[in-house]
Amino acid sequence: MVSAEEQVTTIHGKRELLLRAAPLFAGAREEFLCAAADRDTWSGAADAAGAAGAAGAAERPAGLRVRKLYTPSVVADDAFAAHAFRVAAAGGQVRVSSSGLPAEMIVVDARVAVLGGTGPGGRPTYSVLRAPTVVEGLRALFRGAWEAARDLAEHRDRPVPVLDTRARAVLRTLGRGLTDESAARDLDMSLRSYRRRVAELMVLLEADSRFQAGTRARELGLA
Amino acid sequence: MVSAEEQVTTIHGKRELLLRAAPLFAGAREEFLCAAADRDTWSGAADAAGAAGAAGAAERPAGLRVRKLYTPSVVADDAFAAHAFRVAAAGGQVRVSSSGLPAEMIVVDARVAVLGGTGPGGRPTYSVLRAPTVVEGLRALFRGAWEAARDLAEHRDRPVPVLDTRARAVLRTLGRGLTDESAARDLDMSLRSYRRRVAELMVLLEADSRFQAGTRARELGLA
DNA sequence: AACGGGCTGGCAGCATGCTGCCGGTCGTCG
DNA sequence: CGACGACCGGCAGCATGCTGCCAGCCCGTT
Repeated sequence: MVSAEEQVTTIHGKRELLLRAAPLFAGAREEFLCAAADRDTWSGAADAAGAAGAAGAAERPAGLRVRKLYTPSVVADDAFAAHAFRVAAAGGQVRVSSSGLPAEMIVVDARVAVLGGTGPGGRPTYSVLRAPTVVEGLRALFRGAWEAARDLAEHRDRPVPVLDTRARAVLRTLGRGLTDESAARDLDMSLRSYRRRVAELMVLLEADSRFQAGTRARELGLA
Repeated sequence: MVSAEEQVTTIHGKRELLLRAAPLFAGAREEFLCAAADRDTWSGAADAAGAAGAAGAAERPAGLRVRKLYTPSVVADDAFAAHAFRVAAAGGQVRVSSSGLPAEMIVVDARVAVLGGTGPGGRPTYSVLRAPTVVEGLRALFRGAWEAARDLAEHRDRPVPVLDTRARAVLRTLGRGLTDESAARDLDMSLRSYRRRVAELMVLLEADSRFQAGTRARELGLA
């Protein structure tokens, strides 16, 4: 019934992170998870250490599953996108999530986790966590975010379309399950125009059927 | 450049959690976040401490935002559902997430976080985390899961339908944007039967149009 | 005024989706 | 065996969705 005390290592600055945590990353055997929402916190080399870089490819265990999750703003950065595509080319999976990622998170082999963020003074700060409970919890959260995210290639090829007010209105009526006739009346436009709008919408969503348009709309958070 | 060491408190068993962590929960001022995927780990009273229980209503600060996130299996439990609805009635927000939650997680006022899980020997184990970086990261992940989750009331009124193998196959063809004719050929069934399946699916999804069926399917994680 | 571009809405015709009805098959049970 | 129920598939007819064509309107330019 007596609680145990355990150390958490807090690290300030990227240089120190590399010194202290690189061995952790290099030792990845089965799984290397990484999520990042903040370009400035991004641990660069540490991140690369887990993936197969141009140099480290030979050392990368065959069965290692690499999964990286970034926010749209992060992948919008050119240098970053290059890194992401390198990871993907090396067999890692890269996805883009539109919601709720920590500034920086790394989980290695379900044993060690690193959470990073901007500390006081704008200095990158990282915490190394080893408690199984914590690591498992972070893995579960990662899994949830991962499943809701889109593949990087898809994100690049099909950026989320920008919809004007009317398109959104049409989307809403579609989502309400109205017939075209009711919907057109509801939006006070002719049936022909309404259907024109729907057709335009489906082009934007790259959907071949209304069902698919529905899933896409929801998928892109436009519902 | 020298790393700081900080304590993480690891707690075994629910009794001890209550002793050590109850003050943290009771001190919630602005925000009380809770996510749980595991009924057995659930900290019961500790959870309740943050919400306005029948007893604690008076002590609850007015501006406190309470958000609870559970998995479907957790809310399926009657006793648990009762708790959840009590929280909701007291002004807390309760949502149900179908994917990726930690066994137990609590974040109070963006200052303290508790991550719980089943430790060795099946014993509930909790870690209390205070590093700002860690707490912020957990909040961000919580936010992501929260946004993708459904409101408890909606979840109760419209439980996620169970789909057999064939229904899933139909769903897939719909998601691919095929015409009914191609889809039926693809699934090696007659047009009539395919449409029958689609109609059944739409009843299950409570959708009035195929578009709506698409959004629902995606919303429920069935796409 | 004359012109062109962008947007709208009617119409027509076709494609697709929806469903009631019926007959057929199969397996089960009495 | 016969009756029953569950499932399937064809057919027909209607409802809905899709789109090309054209005419009209507004607006800004020439």
